[in-house]
Amino acid sequence: MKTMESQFGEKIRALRAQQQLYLRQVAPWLEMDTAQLSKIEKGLRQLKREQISTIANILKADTDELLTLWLADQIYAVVKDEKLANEAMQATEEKIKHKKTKQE
Amino acid sequence: MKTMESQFGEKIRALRAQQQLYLRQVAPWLEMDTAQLSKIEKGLRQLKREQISTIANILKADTDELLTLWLADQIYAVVKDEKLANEAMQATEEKIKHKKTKQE
DNA sequence: ATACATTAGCCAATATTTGACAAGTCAAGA
DNA sequence: TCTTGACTTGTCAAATATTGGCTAATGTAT
Repeated sequence: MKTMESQFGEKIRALRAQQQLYLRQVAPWLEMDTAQLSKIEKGLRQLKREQISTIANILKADTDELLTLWLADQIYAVVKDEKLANEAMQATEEKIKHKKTKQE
Repeated sequence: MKTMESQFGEKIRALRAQQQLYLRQVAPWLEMDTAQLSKIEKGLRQLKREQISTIANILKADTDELLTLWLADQIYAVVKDEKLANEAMQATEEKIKHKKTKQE
């Protein structure tokens, strides 16, 4: 099976180990089974965006930190294998900057 | 209709104007109708990744430049409305850097 | 061998995106 | 005003992609 790396997945696995919890102790709170959570930790599935704060609470972690990693995974899915990844991110940053400027 | 901005779309529209071509003169090369191409230019649809070099040729533009904008649109779709957008891109850049390092 | 944590594989269910078409707006010109 | 042509919008079925739930498998410790 192709195992794609996931910063988010690695982090929640580490946090879960830190809290000494088993998959079966965490999965129910997210309304899924252990197989699914296992896949999320391995980056084979994505946690739903709105479940991030839930898992942050369970694992006593910072929601923003987890959200950042989750977003990074989504971006990575787009740009991995792209030689122009950095240029594209640069262009995106510019766009965000302009958006913010317009809002003011 | 919600009109989402698209750097790629705006660019190809500008290029098409520059070449003085109508939608109906471009769309067939991409095997689509004018309605679809119109939506792509307005960011309501995404051109397929593998069609980028085709349209670059039609519009006598640089494939890499268009690909960069296309990727930027994909990234933007992920991070728009996210207050942690910049942090996430930062994290992604780090990850890419590590990947490259490992390859060497 | 048993127990338990985790993982892999499968496939139906769900969600998202696309393709194709019809109808619409708008502007220029007869 | 009527027509034509460029472009746009809306709709909806079809195609794709993703997820959820289940079962069986793997690995490890007792």
